[in-house]
Amino acid sequence: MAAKKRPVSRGKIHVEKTSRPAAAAKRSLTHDDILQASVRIDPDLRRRSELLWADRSEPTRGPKRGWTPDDVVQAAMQIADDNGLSAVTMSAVATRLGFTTMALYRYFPNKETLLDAIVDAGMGPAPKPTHLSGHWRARVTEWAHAKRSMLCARPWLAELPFIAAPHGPNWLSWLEAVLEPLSTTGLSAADQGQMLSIIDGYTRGASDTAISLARAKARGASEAEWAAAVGADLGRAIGDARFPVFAGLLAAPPNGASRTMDESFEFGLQRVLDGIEVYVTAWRADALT
Amino acid sequence: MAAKKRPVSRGKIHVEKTSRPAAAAKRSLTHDDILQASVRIDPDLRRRSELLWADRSEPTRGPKRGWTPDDVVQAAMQIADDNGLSAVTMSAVATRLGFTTMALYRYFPNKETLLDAIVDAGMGPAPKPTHLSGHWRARVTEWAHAKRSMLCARPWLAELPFIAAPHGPNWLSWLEAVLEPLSTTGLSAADQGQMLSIIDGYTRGASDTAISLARAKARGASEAEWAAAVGADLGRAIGDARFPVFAGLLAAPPNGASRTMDESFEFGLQRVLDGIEVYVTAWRADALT
DNA sequence: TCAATTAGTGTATGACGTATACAGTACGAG
DNA sequence: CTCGTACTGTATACGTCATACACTAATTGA
Repeated sequence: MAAKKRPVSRGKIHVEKTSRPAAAAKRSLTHDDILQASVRIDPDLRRRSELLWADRSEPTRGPKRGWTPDDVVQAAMQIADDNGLSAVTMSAVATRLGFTTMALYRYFPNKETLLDAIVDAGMGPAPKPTHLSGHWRARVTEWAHAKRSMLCARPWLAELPFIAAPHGPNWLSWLEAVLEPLSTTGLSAADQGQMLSIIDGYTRGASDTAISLARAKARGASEAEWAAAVGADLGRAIGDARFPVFAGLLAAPPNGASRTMDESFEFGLQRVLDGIEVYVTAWRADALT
Repeated sequence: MAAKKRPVSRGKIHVEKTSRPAAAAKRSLTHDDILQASVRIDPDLRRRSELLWADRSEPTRGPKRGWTPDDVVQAAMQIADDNGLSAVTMSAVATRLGFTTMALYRYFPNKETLLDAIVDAGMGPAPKPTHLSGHWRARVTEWAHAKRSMLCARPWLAELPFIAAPHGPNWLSWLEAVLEPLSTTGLSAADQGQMLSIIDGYTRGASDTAISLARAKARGASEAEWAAAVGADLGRAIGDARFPVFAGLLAAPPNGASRTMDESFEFGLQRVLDGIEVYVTAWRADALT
């Protein structure tokens, strides 16, 4: 079938409108189908990805724009930083820019697209490593801490479903930044991907506590207050017969110096890297024989 | 100060109304303050926790209720299962029960509380281990796979910010279930907590891909369609000078048998457990001397 | 110059969460 | 037995929000 190409003017944000399909067709698909029917297939992934990477260069005709798409993103991010993600409404963003709400739709076709953009912008590009040629392990450690700091600096990022977000350039830059040291391990491409997934999985998963604290702080709570709230929450296990082991853990006296939250993260990270190193060593030994 | 105790009738869902404080008071807090002023401190944590664990026993007076709170939760969960989290509106839940929207507010004081309840209910209790007395490592492995399956079975769980959710009984039961084998390692209480955080962090973090697939499938997409969408998304790195290493990875031919998604998770999990085992072994050796 | 194209505005709409007032119901104290 | 009280579900209304549509003004290529 000849795909009818509609001319799309430069800089125009091209939005296909479709009703959300309850279930995709079950017939077998050709490659062409997949490429053409992108919207039908997964509105929450491919379409948003298109929009995130869309060409946002200025059109030539018509009045000059008052702002750039980036201005809009910055304004939205500042609102999120100041008052949390729930404060990011189209009208709040518009007001901050001195705009009518509807003017925003000349920059982003809908709110979801704007949120996707601020997710990527909020992550920022991965920082350049301080030492470019060290041991992979040291560089990965540095990366993991940087990523954690980034997540804590913008706790509202965690309020969005990360899984569902399309991957923007900044996202990719973070991937690139871990893969760079990992590529020096000599592992196969597949195994490098594995290690990436382990490290990133641990980093994001184990940052939750710190993010939760960061969110509480962003609303003005102190660390002590947050700890009290979480402690009381988890403390319900104490005296509950269903959770004997956990209750025992909570009741156990801290022997020796207890770790700070950062130290805990670092400790866990090193255990994870230990495991990876075991594999890398074995792999290299295997490659020699 | 004598805290004025207002009598709260049995079974009544007790809701303190407060305007959201922009910033908590900075003065030093007494323990009493923390306990009394729970709402002011962290509306998103302590208050929701209270409500999640609230006594929902039936009152004695008045007309019989048409449903139990659990019925409401089940209805909401079914809507989420069928049409995703966004389909869970108060009116949709009410309609499903043959109700007026406002009747729901006799069961849950607001939507957030209902969502907290379905998060805990959706997790379900941790499954009983098949072998109660095996090696900790085998049992932890079983647990991690079970948790991953649970997350994939209800992909909408990942659409909610997990960090912000209060910990309900089911949540605690999952904690308990990993801690049980971990407690046989002989590690200190603090280290057991560390290992828990590592394993749970990896499990949740590394399940994202599978969850993303599960979500796509829940909307009727096939695995091939999903892979095409994600592939196209990540594929933007190819040819982009900013991501040479990642592009190289994508371009690398798969040497040997590539792993399935499940195998990848298992592989990573074993690397993580390798790392933990290194530490456990060292610790035990240290304890002997 | 003028027609095409685009920017921002004003207004409207429908979905949604939820406040409030009300009417019917059943327990339990007298 | 009965009546007040504590509860149930309902009807209605409001405010917020995302977004559609129609309009005017600005800019520029033909």
